[in-house]
Amino acid sequence: MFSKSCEYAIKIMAFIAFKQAKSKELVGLDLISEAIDSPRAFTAKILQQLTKARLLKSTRGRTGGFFLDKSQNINLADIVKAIDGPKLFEDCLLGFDKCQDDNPCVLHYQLKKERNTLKNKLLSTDIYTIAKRVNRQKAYFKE
Amino acid sequence: MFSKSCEYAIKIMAFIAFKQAKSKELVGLDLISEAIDSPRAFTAKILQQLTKARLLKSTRGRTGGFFLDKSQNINLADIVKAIDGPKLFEDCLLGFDKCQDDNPCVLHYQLKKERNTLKNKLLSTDIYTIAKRVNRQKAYFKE
DNA sequence: CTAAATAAAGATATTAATATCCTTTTATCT
DNA sequence: AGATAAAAGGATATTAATATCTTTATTTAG
Ligand code: FES
Ligand code: FES
Repeated sequence: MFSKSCEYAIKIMAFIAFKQAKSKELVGLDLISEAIDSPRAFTAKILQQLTKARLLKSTRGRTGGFFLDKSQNINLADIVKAIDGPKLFEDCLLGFDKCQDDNPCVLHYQLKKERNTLKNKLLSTDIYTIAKRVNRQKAYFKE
Repeated sequence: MFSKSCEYAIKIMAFIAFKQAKSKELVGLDLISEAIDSPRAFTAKILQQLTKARLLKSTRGRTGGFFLDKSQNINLADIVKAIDGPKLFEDCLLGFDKCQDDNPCVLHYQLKKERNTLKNKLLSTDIYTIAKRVNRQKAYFKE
């Protein structure tokens, strides 16, 4: 459903939102990759992508790290689009050039409603909602 | 959502079901790969997988080809499982070892219902239903 | 029986996703 | 100012998915 990168991205955003609900301190790469149990260097790349996509803010330097702009409302669809692109929402399920009501593929009308429901759920779920769920054992720091 | 292989597989099954609704003749690799506009050799591999998974029957030799056992009821979930495995239905969306109600990830309860709806739709849609939709331009033979 | 046509199988090639490594830039601390 | 610690960026490595090529096995037509 989601790429590995996207899975990490969702975990990252959830973890940072979770952390920042408690304190305003910046969250650093090391803490993040340990918390979500992901490879450090690869996680750095995803953090870069999220920052470029303006879903995260960052500051460099000795006390640098990542943080969220609290005034910004971010939902799951934003994250998925930033990392995997819009294909989950827009592309034809069978790989045809365009997904369209006229000239539909054999799955189009079969799954249109289900896809839309999924899309709407992702659009309507913001990161602070999922941050409240941060308690999975073995990841998200046992504290 | 589905792998490229799985996309081809669904097209293959839809096309064969469509063809066999009209005539009982076997359907060959060449006809299939032209019809669904897929690379011939790769399509052959997927046909092999589908045959091994018992979703298709085949006969070799000069008049050989592929065909469906009409007494067998095949749905979309069968095809997806045969090619992509059960991960879409069973795996944790964030890549954790197991998807379980206790020890859920941050997406588990958010998307559980939507995943189930999708799964049930795939389970309840059989290939003859989608075969009726075979008319996408540029693929599935303009005839 | 032989040639032809087909699916099956195995080996290899290419491409994209995942992951690591090394260097550069930026900010802070002493 | 210089050392340190952090993110950013670029280059490379590894792995998995996609795709092709070649050979083998099977069946039928002639
Ligand atoms: S045309 Fe294939 S999903 Fe819409
Ligand atoms: S535990 Fe992650 S989807 Fe169920």
